[in-house]
Amino acid sequence: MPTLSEVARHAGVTPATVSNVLRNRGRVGEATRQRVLEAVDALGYRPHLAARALAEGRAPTLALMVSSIANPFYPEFALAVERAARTSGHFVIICNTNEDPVTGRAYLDQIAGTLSEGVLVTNANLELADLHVTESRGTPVVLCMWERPDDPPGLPCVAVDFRLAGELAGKHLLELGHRRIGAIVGSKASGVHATRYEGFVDALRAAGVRRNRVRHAADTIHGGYTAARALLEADPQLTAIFATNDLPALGAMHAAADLGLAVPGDLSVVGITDIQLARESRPALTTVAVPTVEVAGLAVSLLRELIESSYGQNARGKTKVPMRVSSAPQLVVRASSGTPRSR
Amino acid sequence: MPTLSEVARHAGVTPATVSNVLRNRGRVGEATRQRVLEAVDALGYRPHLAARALAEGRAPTLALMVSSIANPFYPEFALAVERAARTSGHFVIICNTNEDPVTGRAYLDQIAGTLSEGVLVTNANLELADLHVTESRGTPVVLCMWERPDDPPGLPCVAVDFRLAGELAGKHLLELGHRRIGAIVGSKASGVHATRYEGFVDALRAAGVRRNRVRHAADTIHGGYTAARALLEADPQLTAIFATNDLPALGAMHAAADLGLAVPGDLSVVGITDIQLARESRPALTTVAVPTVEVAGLAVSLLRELIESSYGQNARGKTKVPMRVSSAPQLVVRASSGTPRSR
DNA sequence: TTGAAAGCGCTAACAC
DNA sequence: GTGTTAGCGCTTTCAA
Repeated sequence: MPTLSEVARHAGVTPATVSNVLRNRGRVGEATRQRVLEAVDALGYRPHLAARALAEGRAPTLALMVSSIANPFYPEFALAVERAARTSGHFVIICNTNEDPVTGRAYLDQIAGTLSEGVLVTNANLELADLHVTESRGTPVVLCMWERPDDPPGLPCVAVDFRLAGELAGKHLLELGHRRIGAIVGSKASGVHATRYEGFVDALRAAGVRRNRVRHAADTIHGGYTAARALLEADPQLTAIFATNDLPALGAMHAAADLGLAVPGDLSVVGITDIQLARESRPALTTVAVPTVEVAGLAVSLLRELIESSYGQNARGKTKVPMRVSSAPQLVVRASSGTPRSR
Repeated sequence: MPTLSEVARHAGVTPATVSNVLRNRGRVGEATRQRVLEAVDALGYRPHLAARALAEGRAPTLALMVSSIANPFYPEFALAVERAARTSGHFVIICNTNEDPVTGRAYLDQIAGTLSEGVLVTNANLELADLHVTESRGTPVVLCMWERPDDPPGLPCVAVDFRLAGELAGKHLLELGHRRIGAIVGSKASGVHATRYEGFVDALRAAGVRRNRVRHAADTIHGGYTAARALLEADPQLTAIFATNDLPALGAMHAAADLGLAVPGDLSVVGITDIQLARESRPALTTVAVPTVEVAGLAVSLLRELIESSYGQNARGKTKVPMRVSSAPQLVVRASSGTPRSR
């Protein structure tokens, strides 16, 4: 691979000039500019990103921490993040923690600040403490899907009103006339879905519905399947199931199928997120859509701001911890929910 | 972030010694070794990956080119690649080409050789010519899912016998008694699925079945859905549909559902790959499994070898272009295929 | 066993 | 406008 100096020699100028041409810095004569450009593609020169990073004191990538890329939500989100990141010339390194805090920390330790100049975190089972460490070492961190706009995490974040999401799901079911509704709450361990469930319960309570069955489940189709069967076994009179995420909701539909229950005839199902699969399931899933692309955009631009200001003189400005709030989740009614019929 | 020299100063030695300790190179006295190690974690030192890359003349990442991370096969594959890559200390940068050769080339130009020391390519709609260019510039490239073990692409690759996969699918359907079988062939543009279809046709031919309907489709659920409807409309007597990939197969099942056809009672459906969703659909999809994890492992280790030897003195050894062949695809019978019943 | 010195490819002051 | 000079943080001969 040709280097800057080789290009310079070829063009009969110094490396500095080539650098200036390539990044439109400093004044360069039109003639030399041409000569340099010719040399560049005569030699097929491409800048060495690692060298540039070292010289600039910054890195060309952003790290995206995800708990499991096998969960289809994350690829969707990652795609949106990548698109946003490319607009500022950043590459994205996707770091799979596999729900393991140790792996997560290892990634942070190795990448943050040396390969990546910023870190985006989804529900990656990372300890907030670890994130604070990276941040205190100078690498900005943004939490991407904070669930409670009203309860900041102490780190920069993009929040989504997930309580509202749960509430909308609950209201929808109530309006259809459901009263015996089961709930599947995901991600028990980290407790991230608690807020969604709260919103749901609030809706029921407001409608005077007091009792409802709950089951925790892994955030997978299978988890939802198992939970739904348990729910339906405990109370065969259930006419609807609400899940705090789409994957378990999809699992609930499978459970219904296996039990010979028609959806939505015998059982309505509602999820949260609106992943691609929700549109593609049969019947298509009614869900509360989260503005994924918007969140990705907000997260990247917030991270970018933090990065820029971290290089600025006011790096120790230590103002308030910023938070962006996405637009509100929205109910998307599809075919999996309907009026209850007695069985 | 503390640097090597700061650690050195702190430990009362020179940078060279610290480096030696950290990488177990050269002889270092046990006493100093201890002192260095203490200094390292007293200061929370972490090596600067970009600096190291520059000094070593190699990069810490591998690039994985994929056409669309939204297609659930790729995250699964990426996960396996990432796991394999971590064993050699590599990070993985996932490069989404979005089926666009220009984007693909842009990624290659920027990353290959400067951020990544090797490139893994799945069906990313990249021109082979572009790949040859990167390779000729010194960055090893491995094609990950070559479809024809008997017809090498001229680049290092991991091949899977996809002709056999198609054949197995065809045979399975024939053995169940199907004779009127429709086929959905994906990725028309790149023609990558032609081999799979050939295998399928060979199976039919061997059984004396001459005619069969075909439809091309995008490699998505929706693509399969549309194609299946067209197929079924053209020939309502079809008792089975074979798709060259799981996603379109899933789409075919949806089409059946919408047309009021029971799967597998009225229509059997078979795919190829065995992605996670194949197990999770209702009914679960019969498919020919491709050894994804194995392929990822083979690809990464082949790439690693190429990288090592590219740094060796025999870099211009120019022996034969290596190819690895994965173990054979295997039929996985699930619930979407069964004996045809007349309608 | 440890230190000194050069250099990886690039950028950024500053001088000419 | 263009060249000179350091130097980013690390590795790696080669001396001591």
